[in-house]
Amino acid sequence: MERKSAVRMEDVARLAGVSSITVSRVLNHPDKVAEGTRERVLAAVEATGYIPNSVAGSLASRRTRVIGALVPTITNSIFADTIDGMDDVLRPAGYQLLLGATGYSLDEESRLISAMLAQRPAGLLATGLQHQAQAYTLLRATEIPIVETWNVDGDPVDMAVGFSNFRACHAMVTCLAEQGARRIGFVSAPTTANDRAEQRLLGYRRAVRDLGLDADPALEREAKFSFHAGAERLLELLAARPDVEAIFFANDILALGALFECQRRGIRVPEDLAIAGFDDVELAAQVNPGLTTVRIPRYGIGRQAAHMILRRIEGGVVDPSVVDLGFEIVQRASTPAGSAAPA
Amino acid sequence: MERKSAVRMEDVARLAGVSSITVSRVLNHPDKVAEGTRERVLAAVEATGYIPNSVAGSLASRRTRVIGALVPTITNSIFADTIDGMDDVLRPAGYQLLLGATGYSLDEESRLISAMLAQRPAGLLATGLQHQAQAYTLLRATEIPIVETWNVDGDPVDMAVGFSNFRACHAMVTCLAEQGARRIGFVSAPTTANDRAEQRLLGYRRAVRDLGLDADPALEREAKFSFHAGAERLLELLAARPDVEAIFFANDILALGALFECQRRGIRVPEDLAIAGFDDVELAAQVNPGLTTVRIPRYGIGRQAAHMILRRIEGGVVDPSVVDLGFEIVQRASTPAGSAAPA
DNA sequence: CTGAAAGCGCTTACAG
DNA sequence: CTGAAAGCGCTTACAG
Repeated sequence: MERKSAVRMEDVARLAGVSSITVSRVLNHPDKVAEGTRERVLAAVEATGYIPNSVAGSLASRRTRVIGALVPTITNSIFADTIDGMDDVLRPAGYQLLLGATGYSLDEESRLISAMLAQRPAGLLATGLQHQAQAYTLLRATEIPIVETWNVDGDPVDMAVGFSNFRACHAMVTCLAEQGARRIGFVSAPTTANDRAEQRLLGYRRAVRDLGLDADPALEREAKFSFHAGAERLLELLAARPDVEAIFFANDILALGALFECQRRGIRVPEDLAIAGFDDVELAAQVNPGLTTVRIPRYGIGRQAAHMILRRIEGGVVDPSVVDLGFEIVQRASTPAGSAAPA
Repeated sequence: MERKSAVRMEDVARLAGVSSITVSRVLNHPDKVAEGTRERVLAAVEATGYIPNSVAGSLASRRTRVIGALVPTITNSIFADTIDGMDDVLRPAGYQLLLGATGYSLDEESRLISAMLAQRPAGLLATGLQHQAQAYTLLRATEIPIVETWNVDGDPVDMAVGFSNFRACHAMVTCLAEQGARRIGFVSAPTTANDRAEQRLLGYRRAVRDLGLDADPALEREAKFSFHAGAERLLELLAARPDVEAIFFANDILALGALFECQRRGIRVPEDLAIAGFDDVELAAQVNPGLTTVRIPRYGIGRQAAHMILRRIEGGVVDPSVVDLGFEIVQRASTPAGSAAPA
C-alpha cells in the first residue's frame, strides 16, 4: 500500500475544485453529480493518476468487492472450471476473487475460512458440504452469503449448488449393468475429507446392492488423483479379479490412466474390459476409444454460485437455496454401446 | 462486512480487561506482551469468536496481506501450476491470492491491474512482458514489487522469472533437425497479445534459418488452444505439404490433439510423422507413443516469483531481478530417438 | 447538486 | 509491559 507520494481523493478534489465527497460521488454514484462537475473530476482523476484506495473505501462503507473461493486444489482442472465460471459472472459485476486452496485438508480449510473472513469478503464459495466444527462455527456466525458446491446430498450452511454424486454413480453402474456387466469394479478417490468422493463410493455400493451385482470388496479400490494410480489399480484389480468385466473410476484421470495402460498392454477396451470415468474432462472425448463418463456442470456450478451470491448481496431472496444442476451419462466407445437412457 | 453485532477489538479488550491496543499487540506482536496478559486476551478472542477486521488493519498499517496474480486463464493447467507454486509459498507466509484472469486480452489486463491496485496488494504477479501503455503507466507508478513471468526475452517493469521461449523452440527444432528432419512444420498459438507465443514462433523461424531447413510459409500454422485445433492443423498441414517430416506444436494440447488424430487415421508416429509439443503436461508422458516436448518450470515460476515478492516486501534486495529457470527437451517416442543433447 | 462532520476498526509512534 | 491520542483514506447520512 505504500505508494510514494500517493495521490489521495483529497488531491483530486483540490485539483478539480470540489470537495472529496464529490470525488467519491463521481466514482461511485456518477449520476448524482452534475455533468460539468463530473467531467472536471474525471479529468483530475486522469491527470493525477489517482487510484482509489478501496481498503479505505471498504472500511467506510463496510463492504468489499471481494468474494472468497475455497477449492481443494486449482491444479485439478475441474475446480479451475468452476472458478472460471465464478469469475466470468463476478468480474463484470465488479467483484474480485480471493482464492484459497485447501489441499483436501479440512484443517487447512478452517484456517483459510478464518483468514478469508478477516478480509470481510462479500460472499464465500466452498467446496463440499463437509467441514470442521470450527469451520461451521465461523460459517454460521457470518452474515455473508455462502455457497457450498459440488454436492447436494446433505444440508448446506446457507446455499448449495452442485449435483448428486451418489445418484450419478448409481446411474453409471446401472448403465454398465444394463450393458451386461455383473462384475463391476470401482476405483474410488480418497474419501477422507471429501464428501463428494464418499457419495460416489456409496452410490456405487448401493447400485451393486440394488441390482444384485457381484459385491466382492476386492472389486473396490482407492487411488490418489493421477494417471499412474489409475494404471496401478487397474492391474491390481485385474490380478485380484481376472473375471472383472467393467471398471468404473471415480474420476476421468484415473480412468484415462487405466485406459492408457490397457493400450500399452494390449488389453482391448471394451472387448476385454469396459472402462468408465467421471467428470467428462475434455480429454475423455479425444482418446481412443473415447471414454464413457459422467458429464457434470463444472463451469455452471461456478456461474450459478456466483449468481446466487450476487443476488443475496443485492438483498434479494434466493429460492430455492439448493440448486441441483444434474449430470449426464456420456456413452463413448470405452463401454459396450448400451441401450441405457440414464439420469 | 456486515456481521450482525460484529465483535470488534474493543469488545475483546473489555472482556480481557485491557485496552484494544494490547489486543492488537497480542494478535500482531505476541512476544511484546506479558504472558499472563496474552493468555487472557487470547481467551477473550476465543470466547467472543473475534475475527480481526483486516480491512481496518490494512488501512491503519498501510499494508495488506494480499498478492495479486494475473494470468491469461486458469483453465489452462500450466497457469494453474504457476498459481499453485505461488500459493504454496505465499500461504505459509500469511498472504492470500487475489486472482485475475485476463482472457489473453491486454485491455482486460489493464482493467484488472487497475482494479487490483485499488485493493493495495503487497505485490503483483503478471504473465508475460507485454502490456498496454496504460498498464505500464500503472505498473511503473506503483511501489509494490512486480514480477512478470513466463518470459525472460525482454525488459521487465521490475522483476521477471521464466525461461526463454525463443531458445526453447530453437532448441527443439535443432533436435528435430539432428534427428534427420528437414521439413519441419510449426503450429503456433495465437501471437496477438501473447509475447510468449510470439517468441516461440520466432525461435522456430530462427532455427529454420540457422539450420538451413525448408522455410516454406505453408509449414507454419496458427491454432487456438484445443485438442480439436491441433487435429485440424495437422490435417491442413499434411494436405499442403504431404512431405512434412515433423510437426512441432507450440503447446502440448495441440500436439496431443494431433497425436490422437494420427491414432484415428492410422498415421504412424514417428515413422510417418514426428510430433513434438511444448509444456510437458502430465498427459504427455501417458499417451502412446509418449510425446516429445519441452519441459518448463511451471510450478517453479510461481514459487520463485513468490519468493522474490516476499523478499522485497521484507525490504530485501532481489538480485538478479531477472531469473531464467531454463527448460529441458524431453525426448519420448513421438520423435525418432535422437542423439540430441539440448539446452 | 454539493459539502462539513462523523466515523468505519484498526495500528502507529510516543509516553510512562 | 501497557495505554491515550492521532490518523489511515475513504463513505455515509444529514443539511442546505
